[in-house]
Amino acid sequence: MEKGQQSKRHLVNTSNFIDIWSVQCGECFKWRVIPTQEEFEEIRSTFAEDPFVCSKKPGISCDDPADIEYDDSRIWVIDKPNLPKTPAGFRRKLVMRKDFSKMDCYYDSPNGKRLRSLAEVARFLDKSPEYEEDILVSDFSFTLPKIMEDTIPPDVAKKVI
DNA sequence: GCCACCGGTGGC
DNA sequence: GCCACCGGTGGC
Repeated sequence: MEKGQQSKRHLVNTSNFIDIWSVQCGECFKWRVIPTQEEFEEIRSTFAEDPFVCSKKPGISCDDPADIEYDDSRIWVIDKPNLPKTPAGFRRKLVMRKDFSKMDCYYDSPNGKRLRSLAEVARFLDKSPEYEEDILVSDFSFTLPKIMEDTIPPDVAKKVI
């Protein structure tokens, strides 16, 4: 969803993690901040069939000013729609590399094991009958968001080693 | 050319 | 010895 409409995005600040989760209204195109990653993932999981609109946020309508503006005061990264919701007990993490060249995605399992790929997830579930019954590999995705180059400050982007 | 994946390692 | 982080690559 690079076209700037109806896409969901989250943000990073100059640290290496995402600190604001945000979605764009499919009607007025304003950005609405979503308080938690969990809520963001819920919206994202059905975004294609069920686009976000301002009125889904309690007490908010398209008449209200945007929560946040898409500009270079923050670095923005854009998720693909319909990524699976992270299974209960797991945590999905995205880490920005220092040079902003790419992000890394991993899941932390309930017992603290870090999973770095679908292959590792599959092996983990095979060894964990307690999860295998109701958690599938397809509940995980390592698809990375697109880093919006136009929101990276020039002094940072052009940093030479 | 991109990206999912994984090996290596430096710093703790 | 671990693990956060980075580089490289194979497959598409």
